[in-house]
Amino acid sequence: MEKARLRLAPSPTGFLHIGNLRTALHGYLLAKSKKGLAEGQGKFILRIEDTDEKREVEGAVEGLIKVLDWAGIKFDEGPGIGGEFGPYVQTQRLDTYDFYAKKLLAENSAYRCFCTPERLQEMREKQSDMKLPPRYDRLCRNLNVEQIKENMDQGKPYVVRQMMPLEGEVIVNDILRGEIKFNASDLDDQVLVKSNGVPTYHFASVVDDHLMEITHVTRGDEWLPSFPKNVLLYQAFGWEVPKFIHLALILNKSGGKLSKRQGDVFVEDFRAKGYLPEAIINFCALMGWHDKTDKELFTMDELLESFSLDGMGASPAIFDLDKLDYLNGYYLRRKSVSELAVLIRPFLTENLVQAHFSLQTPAYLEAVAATVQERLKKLSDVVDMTRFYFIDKLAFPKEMLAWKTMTSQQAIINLQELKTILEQISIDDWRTAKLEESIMAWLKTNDKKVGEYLWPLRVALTGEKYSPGPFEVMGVMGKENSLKRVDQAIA
RNA sequence: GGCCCCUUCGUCUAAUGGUUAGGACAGCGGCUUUUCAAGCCGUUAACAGGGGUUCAAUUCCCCUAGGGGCUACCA
Repeated sequence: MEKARLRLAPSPTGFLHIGNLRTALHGYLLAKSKKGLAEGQGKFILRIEDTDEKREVEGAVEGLIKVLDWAGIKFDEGPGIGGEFGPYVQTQRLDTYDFYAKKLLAENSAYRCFCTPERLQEMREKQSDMKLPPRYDRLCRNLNVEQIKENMDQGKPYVVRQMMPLEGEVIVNDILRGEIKFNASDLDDQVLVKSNGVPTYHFASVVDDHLMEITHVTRGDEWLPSFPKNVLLYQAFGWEVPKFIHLALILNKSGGKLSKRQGDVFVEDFRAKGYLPEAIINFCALMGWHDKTDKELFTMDELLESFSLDGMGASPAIFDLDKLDYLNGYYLRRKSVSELAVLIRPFLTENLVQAHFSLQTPAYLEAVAATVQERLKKLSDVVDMTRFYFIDKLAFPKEMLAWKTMTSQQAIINLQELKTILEQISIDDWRTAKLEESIMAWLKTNDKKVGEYLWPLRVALTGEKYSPGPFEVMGVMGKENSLKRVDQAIA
Protein backbone atom coordinates (compact mmCIF):
# COMPACT_ATOMS: atom_id res chain seq x y z
CA MET A 1 0.00 0.00 0.00
CA GLU A 2 1.19 3.44 -0.89
CA LYS A 3 2.14 5.71 1.96
CA ALA A 4 0.26 9.00 2.04
CA ARG A 5 0.86 12.01 4.20
CA LEU A 6 -0.91 15.16 3.09
CA ARG A 7 -1.15 18.52 4.71
CA LEU A 8 -3.18 21.66 4.81
CA ALA A 9 -0.91 24.65 5.18
CA PRO A 10 -2.95 27.80 5.64
CA SER A 11 -1.62 31.15 6.64
CA PRO A 12 -3.54 32.71 9.49
CA THR A 13 -4.63 35.84 7.67
CA GLY A 14 -8.33 35.77 8.47
CA PHE A 15 -11.28 33.60 7.66
CA LEU A 16 -11.25 30.39 5.66
CA HIS A 17 -11.89 30.99 1.97
CA ILE A 18 -14.30 28.53 0.40
CA GLY A 19 -11.62 27.68 -2.16
CA ASN A 20 -9.24 26.75 0.61
CA LEU A 21 -11.89 24.55 2.14
CA ARG A 22 -12.22 22.78 -1.20
CA THR A 23 -8.44 22.28 -1.27
CA ALA A 24 -8.51 21.09 2.32
CA LEU A 25 -11.35 18.67 1.64
CA HIS A 26 -9.77 17.17 -1.43
CA GLY A 27 -6.49 16.68 0.41
CA TYR A 28 -8.27 15.21 3.39
CA LEU A 29 -10.23 12.80 1.23
CA LEU A 30 -7.18 11.76 -0.76
CA ALA A 31 -5.61 10.79 2.56
CA LYS A 32 -8.66 9.27 4.16
CA SER A 33 -10.93 7.87 1.47
CA LYS A 34 -10.98 4.11 0.97
CA LYS A 35 -10.41 4.75 -2.72
CA GLY A 36 -7.91 7.48 -2.03
CA LEU A 37 -4.14 7.36 -2.03
CA ALA A 38 -3.67 4.94 0.83
CA GLU A 39 -6.90 2.99 1.23
CA GLY A 40 -8.02 5.33 3.95
CA GLN A 41 -4.83 4.91 5.96
CA GLY A 42 -3.21 8.21 5.02
CA LYS A 43 -2.46 11.00 7.43
CA PHE A 44 -3.72 14.54 7.24
CA ILE A 45 -1.65 17.23 8.84
CA LEU A 46 -2.29 20.84 9.72
CA ARG A 47 0.62 23.20 9.48
CA ILE A 48 0.36 26.90 10.11
CA GLU A 49 2.33 29.07 7.71
CA ASP A 50 2.68 32.24 9.70
CA THR A 51 5.86 33.58 8.18
CA ASP A 52 4.33 36.92 7.26
CA GLU A 53 3.71 38.76 10.48
CA LYS A 54 2.37 41.77 8.59
CA ARG A 55 -0.62 39.87 7.32
CA GLU A 56 -1.28 37.81 10.38
CA VAL A 57 -4.64 38.23 12.03
CA GLU A 58 -5.17 37.75 15.74
CA GLY A 59 -7.12 34.63 16.55
CA ALA A 60 -7.08 33.37 12.98
CA VAL A 61 -5.47 30.05 13.85
CA GLU A 62 -8.15 29.24 16.39
CA GLY A 63 -10.82 30.32 13.94
CA LEU A 64 -9.36 28.15 11.21
CA ILE A 65 -9.28 25.09 13.42
CA LYS A 66 -12.80 25.75 14.62
CA VAL A 67 -14.36 26.09 11.18
CA LEU A 68 -12.46 23.12 9.77
CA ASP A 69 -13.75 21.05 12.65
CA TRP A 70 -17.27 22.31 12.01
CA ALA A 71 -16.93 21.22 8.41
CA GLY A 72 -15.88 17.77 9.54
CA ILE A 73 -12.24 17.83 8.52
CA LYS A 74 -10.07 16.19 11.16
CA PHE A 75 -6.31 16.22 11.48
CA ASP A 76 -3.94 13.52 12.64
CA GLU A 77 -1.18 15.98 13.44
CA GLY A 78 -1.04 19.69 13.98
CA PRO A 79 -0.86 22.47 16.52
CA GLY A 80 -2.80 21.52 19.60
CA ILE A 81 -3.01 17.94 18.37
CA GLY A 82 0.62 16.94 18.46
CA GLY A 83 2.54 14.49 16.32
CA GLU A 84 6.12 13.41 15.94
CA PHE A 85 7.02 16.02 13.33
CA GLY A 86 6.21 19.14 15.28
CA PRO A 87 6.17 21.92 15.99
CA TYR A 88 3.51 22.55 13.35
CA VAL A 89 3.72 26.31 13.43
CA GLN A 90 6.39 27.75 11.19
CA THR A 91 7.45 30.64 13.43
CA GLN A 92 8.36 27.98 15.98
CA ARG A 93 10.70 26.34 13.48
CA LEU A 94 12.94 29.27 12.65
CA ASP A 95 16.10 27.47 13.79
CA THR A 96 15.39 24.68 11.37
CA TYR A 97 15.07 27.01 8.41
CA ASP A 98 18.18 28.82 9.48
CA PHE A 99 20.10 25.57 9.51
CA TYR A 100 18.98 24.64 6.01
CA ALA A 101 19.54 28.13 4.64
CA LYS A 102 23.14 28.01 5.86
CA LYS A 103 23.52 24.64 4.25
CA LEU A 104 22.40 26.00 0.92
CA LEU A 105 24.70 28.97 1.29
CA ALA A 106 27.65 26.72 2.10
CA GLU A 107 26.93 24.55 -0.90
CA ASN A 108 26.64 27.53 -3.18
CA SER A 109 23.00 26.86 -4.05
CA ALA A 110 21.98 30.16 -2.58
CA TYR A 111 23.57 33.55 -2.03
CA ARG A 112 23.23 36.61 0.10
CA CYS A 113 21.73 39.64 -1.57
CA PHE A 114 22.35 43.05 -0.07
CA CYS A 115 20.27 45.05 -2.53
CA THR A 116 17.98 47.57 -0.91
CA PRO A 117 14.24 47.52 -1.54
CA GLU A 118 14.66 50.93 -3.17
CA ARG A 119 17.19 49.63 -5.66
CA LEU A 120 14.98 46.64 -6.47
CA GLN A 121 12.02 48.92 -6.96
CA GLU A 122 13.97 51.17 -9.32
CA MET A 123 15.32 48.19 -11.19
CA ARG A 124 11.83 46.82 -11.78
CA GLU A 125 10.52 50.12 -12.97
CA LYS A 126 13.31 50.37 -15.51
CA GLN A 127 12.67 46.84 -16.64
CA SER A 128 9.01 47.38 -17.18
CA ASP A 129 9.69 50.67 -19.00
CA MET A 130 11.85 48.67 -21.36
CA LYS A 131 9.09 46.06 -21.59
CA LEU A 132 11.33 43.48 -19.99
CA PRO A 133 9.99 40.97 -17.49
CA PRO A 134 10.67 42.30 -13.99
CA ARG A 135 13.29 40.08 -12.49
CA TYR A 136 16.17 40.37 -10.08
CA ASP A 137 19.25 41.35 -12.05
CA ARG A 138 21.49 39.10 -9.96
CA LEU A 139 23.80 41.91 -8.96
CA CYS A 140 24.78 40.16 -5.74
CA ARG A 141 25.01 36.70 -7.24
CA ASN A 142 28.69 37.13 -8.04
CA LEU A 143 29.86 38.99 -4.97
CA ASN A 144 33.22 37.64 -3.83
CA VAL A 145 34.05 36.55 -0.33
CA GLU A 146 35.60 39.87 0.61
CA GLN A 147 32.67 41.89 -0.61
CA ILE A 148 30.24 39.70 1.30
CA LYS A 149 32.37 39.95 4.43
CA GLU A 150 32.57 43.71 4.09
CA ASN A 151 28.80 44.06 3.75
CA MET A 152 28.23 41.79 6.70
CA ASP A 153 30.76 43.65 8.83
CA GLN A 154 28.93 46.85 8.05
CA GLY A 155 25.78 45.19 9.31
CA LYS A 156 24.00 45.59 5.99
CA PRO A 157 20.72 43.71 5.93
CA TYR A 158 20.48 40.95 3.37
CA VAL A 159 18.14 38.33 2.00
CA VAL A 160 19.08 34.84 0.90
CA ARG A 161 18.28 34.07 -2.70
CA GLN A 162 18.02 30.77 -4.48
CA MET A 163 20.55 30.37 -7.26
CA MET A 164 18.63 29.34 -10.35
CA PRO A 165 20.33 27.56 -13.25
CA LEU A 166 21.13 29.99 -16.01
CA GLU A 167 19.99 27.78 -18.83
CA GLY A 168 18.28 24.53 -19.66
CA GLU A 169 14.82 23.19 -19.06
CA VAL A 170 13.14 22.30 -15.83
CA ILE A 171 10.57 19.59 -16.29
CA VAL A 172 8.11 19.03 -13.49
CA ASN A 173 5.22 16.67 -13.12
CA ASP A 174 1.78 17.49 -11.84
CA ILE A 175 -0.46 14.52 -11.17
CA LEU A 176 -3.46 16.12 -12.80
CA ARG A 177 -1.74 17.63 -15.84
CA GLY A 178 1.36 15.59 -16.49
CA GLU A 179 4.65 17.11 -17.55
CA ILE A 180 5.10 20.85 -17.52
CA LYS A 181 8.20 22.44 -19.01
CA PHE A 182 9.81 25.66 -17.91
CA ASN A 183 12.86 27.44 -19.21
CA ALA A 184 15.36 27.89 -16.44
CA SER A 185 16.14 31.33 -17.84
CA ASP A 186 12.62 32.45 -16.97
CA LEU A 187 13.13 31.67 -13.31
CA ASP A 188 13.85 34.45 -10.87
CA ASP A 189 16.41 34.06 -8.10
CA GLN A 190 13.73 33.67 -5.51
CA VAL A 191 14.09 35.04 -2.00
CA LEU A 192 14.40 32.19 0.47
CA VAL A 193 15.02 34.09 3.66
CA LYS A 194 13.86 37.63 4.26
CA SER A 195 16.11 40.25 5.80
CA ASN A 196 14.42 39.74 9.16
CA GLY A 197 15.66 36.16 9.12
CA VAL A 198 12.22 34.67 8.53
CA PRO A 199 11.87 32.31 5.57
CA THR A 200 9.46 32.87 2.70
CA TYR A 201 6.64 30.46 2.00
CA HIS A 202 8.63 29.06 -0.89
CA PHE A 203 11.49 27.98 1.33
CA ALA A 204 9.70 27.05 4.53
CA SER A 205 7.10 24.88 2.84
CA VAL A 206 9.73 22.86 0.97
CA VAL A 207 11.78 22.30 4.12
CA ASP A 208 8.71 21.39 6.14
CA ASP A 209 7.14 19.18 3.53
CA HIS A 210 10.35 17.21 3.40
CA LEU A 211 10.89 17.06 7.14
CA MET A 212 7.28 16.17 7.80
CA GLU A 213 7.50 13.46 5.17
CA ILE A 214 4.68 14.83 3.09
CA THR A 215 4.12 12.50 0.14
CA HIS A 216 1.57 14.50 -1.84
CA VAL A 217 1.30 18.24 -1.95
CA THR A 218 -2.20 19.53 -2.70
CA ARG A 219 -2.42 23.26 -3.28
CA GLY A 220 -4.08 25.79 -5.51
CA ASP A 221 -2.82 26.10 -9.05
CA GLU A 222 -1.81 29.69 -8.43
CA TRP A 223 1.38 27.96 -7.25
CA LEU A 224 2.11 26.39 -10.61
CA PRO A 225 4.58 29.13 -11.60
CA SER A 226 6.70 28.44 -8.55
CA PHE A 227 6.55 24.69 -8.99
CA PRO A 228 9.88 24.48 -10.90
CA LYS A 229 11.57 26.58 -8.22
CA ASN A 230 10.26 24.22 -5.57
CA VAL A 231 11.57 21.23 -7.47
CA LEU A 232 14.97 22.86 -7.91
CA LEU A 233 15.10 23.44 -4.20
CA TYR A 234 14.38 19.81 -3.43
CA GLN A 235 17.13 18.89 -5.86
CA ALA A 236 19.58 21.32 -4.28
CA PHE A 237 19.04 19.53 -0.98
CA GLY A 238 19.15 16.13 -2.63
CA TRP A 239 15.67 15.41 -1.36
CA GLU A 240 13.01 13.34 -3.01
CA VAL A 241 10.32 15.51 -4.59
CA PRO A 242 6.84 14.73 -3.30
CA LYS A 243 4.01 14.30 -5.78
CA PHE A 244 2.18 17.50 -6.58
CA ILE A 245 -1.52 17.91 -7.19
CA HIS A 246 -2.48 21.43 -8.19
CA LEU A 247 -6.16 22.15 -7.81
CA ALA A 248 -7.79 24.67 -10.10
CA LEU A 249 -9.15 27.83 -8.62
CA ILE A 250 -12.78 28.47 -7.84
CA LEU A 251 -14.06 31.40 -9.83
CA ASN A 252 -16.96 33.78 -9.48
CA LYS A 253 -19.99 33.98 -11.78
CA SER A 254 -18.18 36.09 -14.32
CA GLY A 255 -15.16 33.85 -14.32
CA GLY A 256 -12.92 36.04 -12.19
CA LYS A 257 -11.27 35.42 -8.89
CA LEU A 258 -13.74 34.74 -6.14
CA SER A 259 -13.36 37.70 -3.87
CA LYS A 260 -15.07 39.33 -0.94
CA ARG A 261 -16.50 42.08 -3.13
CA GLN A 262 -18.94 39.84 -4.97
CA GLY A 263 -20.48 38.35 -1.88
CA ASP A 264 -19.72 35.56 0.47
CA VAL A 265 -16.42 33.79 0.05
CA PHE A 266 -15.61 32.69 3.56
CA VAL A 267 -16.84 29.48 5.07
CA GLU A 268 -17.70 31.47 8.17
CA ASP A 269 -20.07 33.61 6.07
CA PHE A 270 -21.92 30.55 4.84
CA ARG A 271 -22.09 29.13 8.30
CA ALA A 272 -23.54 32.37 9.63
CA LYS A 273 -26.24 32.36 6.95
CA GLY A 274 -27.29 28.89 7.92
CA TYR A 275 -25.63 26.61 5.44
CA LEU A 276 -25.04 23.14 6.82
CA PRO A 277 -21.63 21.50 6.79
CA GLU A 278 -23.20 18.61 4.87
CA ALA A 279 -24.14 20.93 2.02
CA ILE A 280 -20.85 22.79 1.95
CA ILE A 281 -18.87 19.57 1.95
CA ASN A 282 -20.98 17.95 -0.74
CA PHE A 283 -20.72 21.11 -2.81
CA CYS A 284 -16.97 21.47 -2.41
CA ALA A 285 -16.39 17.83 -3.20
CA LEU A 286 -18.18 18.23 -6.53
CA MET A 287 -16.03 21.13 -7.66
CA GLY A 288 -13.26 19.33 -9.44
CA TRP A 289 -14.30 15.81 -8.64
CA HIS A 290 -17.01 13.54 -9.94
CA ASP A 291 -18.01 10.02 -9.07
CA LYS A 292 -17.85 7.45 -11.85
CA THR A 293 -21.53 6.77 -11.38
CA ASP A 294 -24.04 9.57 -11.70
CA LYS A 295 -24.29 9.91 -7.94
CA GLU A 296 -23.98 13.50 -6.77
CA LEU A 297 -25.37 13.52 -3.27
CA PHE A 298 -22.56 12.62 -0.93
CA THR A 299 -22.25 12.83 2.81
CA MET A 300 -18.77 12.96 4.29
CA ASP A 301 -19.04 9.26 5.11
CA GLU A 302 -19.92 8.48 1.53
CA LEU A 303 -17.07 10.62 0.25
CA LEU A 304 -14.78 8.69 2.54
CA GLU A 305 -15.86 5.60 0.63
CA SER A 306 -15.87 6.93 -2.91
CA PHE A 307 -13.52 9.84 -3.36
CA SER A 308 -10.61 9.00 -5.60
CA LEU A 309 -7.82 10.65 -7.52
CA ASP A 310 -9.05 9.49 -10.91
CA GLY A 311 -12.28 11.43 -10.54
CA MET A 312 -10.40 14.69 -10.18
CA GLY A 313 -10.08 17.26 -12.93
CA ALA A 314 -7.81 20.18 -13.66
CA SER A 315 -10.23 22.75 -14.99
CA PRO A 316 -11.42 25.66 -12.91
CA ALA A 317 -14.94 25.69 -11.50
CA ILE A 318 -17.33 28.58 -11.19
CA PHE A 319 -19.01 28.92 -7.84
CA ASP A 320 -22.72 28.20 -8.30
CA LEU A 321 -24.76 29.45 -5.37
CA ASP A 322 -27.96 27.92 -6.77
CA LYS A 323 -26.49 24.48 -6.47
CA LEU A 324 -25.28 25.13 -2.96
CA ASP A 325 -28.80 26.30 -2.07
CA TYR A 326 -30.28 23.17 -3.55
CA LEU A 327 -27.90 20.97 -1.63
CA ASN A 328 -28.53 22.88 1.58
CA GLY A 329 -32.29 22.60 1.17
CA TYR A 330 -31.88 18.92 0.51
CA TYR A 331 -29.92 18.30 3.69
CA LEU A 332 -32.21 20.56 5.69
CA ARG A 333 -35.17 18.44 4.64
CA ARG A 334 -33.37 15.36 5.82
CA LYS A 335 -33.02 16.64 9.39
CA SER A 336 -35.41 15.44 12.03
CA VAL A 337 -37.81 18.10 13.26
CA SER A 338 -36.12 18.22 16.64
CA GLU A 339 -32.70 18.64 15.05
CA LEU A 340 -34.07 21.39 12.88
CA ALA A 341 -35.64 23.15 15.84
CA VAL A 342 -32.26 23.25 17.53
CA LEU A 343 -30.60 24.53 14.38
CA ILE A 344 -33.06 27.35 13.80
CA ARG A 345 -33.14 28.52 17.39
CA PRO A 346 -30.10 30.83 17.14
CA PHE A 347 -31.59 32.51 14.08
CA LEU A 348 -34.86 33.20 15.79
CA THR A 349 -33.81 35.63 18.50
CA GLU A 350 -35.19 38.54 16.52
CA ASN A 351 -38.58 36.86 16.31
CA LEU A 352 -38.60 35.58 19.85
CA VAL A 353 -37.89 38.95 21.37
CA GLN A 354 -41.43 40.06 20.68
CA ALA A 355 -43.07 36.73 21.40
CA HIS A 356 -45.17 35.77 24.41
CA PHE A 357 -43.23 33.37 26.61
CA SER A 358 -45.64 30.54 25.78
CA LEU A 359 -44.39 30.74 22.21
CA GLN A 360 -40.80 30.23 23.20
CA THR A 361 -40.94 26.62 24.28
CA PRO A 362 -38.94 23.94 22.45
CA ALA A 363 -42.19 22.19 21.59
CA TYR A 364 -43.60 25.26 19.88
CA LEU A 365 -40.32 25.76 18.03
CA GLU A 366 -40.44 22.21 16.81
CA ALA A 367 -43.97 22.62 15.57
CA VAL A 368 -42.97 25.81 13.78
CA ALA A 369 -39.90 24.13 12.31
CA ALA A 370 -41.96 21.30 10.90
CA THR A 371 -44.10 23.68 8.87
CA VAL A 372 -41.20 25.49 7.21
CA GLN A 373 -38.75 22.65 6.81
CA GLU A 374 -39.41 21.92 3.17
CA ARG A 375 -39.36 25.61 2.29
CA LEU A 376 -35.97 26.52 3.71
CA LYS A 377 -32.92 26.93 1.56
CA LYS A 378 -30.82 28.13 4.43
CA LEU A 379 -31.44 28.47 8.13
CA SER A 380 -31.53 32.25 8.05
CA ASP A 381 -34.61 32.07 5.80
CA VAL A 382 -36.47 31.01 8.89
CA VAL A 383 -36.63 34.56 10.20
CA ASP A 384 -38.96 35.95 7.53
CA MET A 385 -40.77 32.69 7.08
CA THR A 386 -41.89 32.29 10.66
CA ARG A 387 -42.34 35.86 11.85
CA PHE A 388 -46.13 35.56 11.89
CA TYR A 389 -45.97 32.74 14.41
CA PHE A 390 -44.56 35.02 17.06
CA ILE A 391 -46.33 38.33 16.79
CA ASP A 392 -49.58 39.41 18.39
CA LYS A 393 -51.35 41.24 15.65
CA LEU A 394 -50.79 40.93 11.94
CA ALA A 395 -50.67 43.92 9.67
CA PHE A 396 -51.74 43.34 6.08
CA PRO A 397 -54.10 45.04 3.65
CA LYS A 398 -57.64 43.63 3.71
CA GLU A 399 -57.53 43.10 -0.06
CA MET A 400 -54.99 40.40 0.47
CA LEU A 401 -57.77 38.24 1.91
CA ALA A 402 -59.43 38.00 -1.48
CA TRP A 403 -58.76 34.92 -3.55
CA LYS A 404 -58.39 35.59 -7.25
CA THR A 405 -61.43 37.57 -8.47
CA MET A 406 -63.43 37.57 -5.24
CA THR A 407 -63.93 40.75 -3.19
CA SER A 408 -62.49 41.20 0.28
CA GLN A 409 -66.04 41.64 1.56
CA GLN A 410 -66.87 38.19 0.29
CA ALA A 411 -63.66 36.84 1.83
CA ILE A 412 -64.72 38.19 5.20
CA ILE A 413 -68.13 36.61 4.88
CA ASN A 414 -66.45 33.30 4.11
CA LEU A 415 -64.22 33.70 7.12
CA GLN A 416 -67.23 34.25 9.31
CA GLU A 417 -68.70 30.99 8.06
CA LEU A 418 -65.43 29.22 8.73
CA LYS A 419 -65.27 30.71 12.17
CA THR A 420 -68.49 29.06 13.25
CA ILE A 421 -67.24 25.74 12.01
CA LEU A 422 -63.88 26.15 13.73
CA GLU A 423 -65.47 27.12 17.01
CA GLN A 424 -67.22 23.79 17.07
CA ILE A 425 -64.00 21.86 16.84
CA SER A 426 -62.83 20.78 20.28
CA ILE A 427 -59.39 21.52 21.66
CA ASP A 428 -58.65 17.82 21.59
CA ASP A 429 -59.41 17.63 17.90
CA TRP A 430 -57.44 20.76 17.14
CA ARG A 431 -54.73 19.04 15.17
CA THR A 432 -53.62 19.62 11.60
CA ALA A 433 -54.97 16.36 10.22
CA LYS A 434 -58.27 16.58 12.03
CA LEU A 435 -58.77 20.23 11.09
CA GLU A 436 -58.16 19.44 7.47
CA GLU A 437 -60.56 16.54 7.58
CA SER A 438 -63.37 18.59 9.12
CA ILE A 439 -62.99 21.68 6.99
CA MET A 440 -62.53 19.83 3.73
CA ALA A 441 -65.58 17.72 4.47
CA TRP A 442 -67.63 20.81 5.21
CA LEU A 443 -66.46 22.55 2.02
CA LYS A 444 -67.35 19.51 0.00
CA THR A 445 -70.82 18.90 1.43
CA ASN A 446 -71.71 22.56 1.10
CA ASP A 447 -70.32 22.70 -2.41
CA LYS A 448 -67.91 25.52 -1.65
CA LYS A 449 -64.95 26.57 -3.74
CA VAL A 450 -61.87 25.50 -1.82
CA GLY A 451 -59.75 28.49 -2.79
CA GLU A 452 -62.37 31.00 -1.75
CA TYR A 453 -62.22 29.72 1.81
CA LEU A 454 -58.73 28.41 2.31
CA TRP A 455 -56.88 31.37 0.81
CA PRO A 456 -58.66 33.92 3.04
CA LEU A 457 -58.19 31.66 6.04
CA ARG A 458 -54.49 31.24 5.39
CA VAL A 459 -53.97 34.97 4.89
CA ALA A 460 -55.96 35.74 8.02
CA LEU A 461 -53.67 33.41 9.94
CA THR A 462 -50.33 34.40 8.46
CA GLY A 463 -50.73 37.77 6.81
CA GLU A 464 -48.51 36.44 4.04
CA LYS A 465 -48.98 35.84 0.35
CA TYR A 466 -46.82 32.77 0.59
CA SER A 467 -46.76 30.57 3.63
CA PRO A 468 -47.44 27.13 5.00
CA GLY A 469 -51.06 25.99 4.65
CA PRO A 470 -53.87 27.01 7.02
CA PHE A 471 -54.30 23.60 8.63
CA GLU A 472 -50.64 23.32 9.47
CA VAL A 473 -50.57 26.85 10.83
CA MET A 474 -53.69 26.35 12.95
CA GLY A 475 -52.24 23.11 14.24
CA VAL A 476 -49.19 24.98 15.42
CA MET A 477 -50.94 28.03 16.84
CA GLY A 478 -53.75 26.29 18.67
CA LYS A 479 -57.45 27.07 18.83
CA GLU A 480 -57.42 30.25 20.81
CA ASN A 481 -54.75 32.05 18.83
CA SER A 482 -56.08 30.84 15.51
CA LEU A 483 -59.57 32.11 16.22
CA LYS A 484 -58.11 35.37 17.44
CA ARG A 485 -56.47 35.85 14.05
CA VAL A 486 -59.70 35.09 12.23
CA ASP A 487 -61.50 37.64 14.41
CA GLN A 488 -58.84 40.23 13.69
CA ALA A 489 -59.21 39.66 9.97
CA ILE A 490 -62.98 39.97 10.12
CA ALA A 491 -62.95 43.12 12.23
C1' G B 1 4.51 42.46 -21.88
C1' G B 2 6.73 37.44 -20.37
C1' C B 3 5.82 32.52 -18.43
C1' C B 4 2.26 28.80 -17.05
C1' C B 5 -2.60 26.47 -16.62
C1' C B 6 -7.60 25.69 -18.44
C1' U B 7 -11.68 25.07 -22.57
C1' U B 8 -18.38 19.53 -23.39
C1' C B 9 -25.43 22.51 -22.10
C1' G B 10 -26.14 29.15 -18.38
C1' U B 11 -23.41 26.26 -14.08
C1' C B 12 -20.98 21.60 -11.86
C1' U B 13 -19.62 17.67 -14.82
C1' A B 14 -19.85 12.29 -17.59
C1' A B 15 -18.77 9.33 -21.78
C1' U B 16 -16.56 7.81 -26.58
C1' G B 17 -11.60 7.25 -32.49
C1' G B 18 -17.97 5.43 -35.00
C1' U B 19 -23.31 7.45 -29.15
C1' U B 20 -30.05 9.84 -30.16
C1' A B 21 -23.11 13.33 -26.51
C1' G B 22 -25.39 11.15 -20.31
C1' G B 23 -26.48 13.10 -15.19
C1' A B 24 -27.24 17.12 -11.59
C1' C B 25 -28.47 22.47 -10.48
C1' A B 26 -30.87 26.47 -12.74
C1' G B 27 -34.76 27.50 -16.70
C1' C B 28 -39.31 26.14 -19.07
C1' G B 29 -43.96 23.04 -19.21
C1' G B 30 -47.23 19.73 -16.73
C1' C B 31 -49.28 16.88 -12.62
C1' U B 32 -50.63 17.78 -7.47
C1' U B 33 -52.90 21.98 -5.34
C1' U B 34 -55.78 27.38 -1.05
C1' U B 35 -50.48 30.25 -1.89
C1' C B 36 -45.34 29.27 -1.67
C1' A B 37 -42.47 25.22 -1.27
C1' A B 38 -41.62 19.99 -1.57
C1' G B 39 -42.51 15.80 -4.71
C1' C B 40 -43.32 13.40 -9.41
C1' C B 41 -43.27 13.55 -14.88
C1' G B 42 -41.61 15.91 -19.19
C1' U B 43 -38.54 19.43 -21.83
C1' U B 44 -34.99 23.48 -23.86
C1' A B 45 -29.74 23.66 -23.89
C1' A B 46 -23.01 21.91 -25.06
C1' C B 47 -18.29 19.35 -27.80
C1' A B 48 -14.65 27.71 -28.67
C1' G B 49 -12.67 28.36 -33.96
C1' G B 50 -9.22 26.74 -37.83
C1' G B 51 -5.90 23.24 -39.62
C1' G B 52 -3.98 18.40 -39.69
C1' U B 53 -3.67 12.56 -38.47
C1' U B 54 -7.54 8.95 -39.81
C1' C B 55 -12.16 5.25 -43.55
C1' A B 56 -14.00 8.11 -39.29
C1' A B 57 -12.68 13.01 -34.66
C1' U B 58 -16.00 16.01 -29.48
C1' U B 59 -12.09 12.37 -28.42
C1' C B 60 -5.07 12.38 -30.82
C1' C B 61 -1.55 16.53 -32.64
C1' C B 62 -0.66 21.78 -34.02
C1' C B 63 -2.21 26.82 -34.34
C1' U B 64 -5.58 30.73 -33.03
C1' A B 65 -9.04 32.73 -29.75
C1' G B 66 -11.11 33.20 -24.99
C1' G B 67 -10.72 32.72 -19.73
C1' G B 68 -7.62 32.32 -15.48
C1' G B 69 -3.07 32.44 -12.64
C1' C B 70 1.89 34.11 -11.60
C1' U B 71 5.37 37.86 -12.47
C1' A B 72 7.01 40.88 -3.90
C1' C B 73 11.95 40.59 1.47
C1' C B 74 2.63 38.00 0.62
C1' A B 75 1.05 33.42 1.10
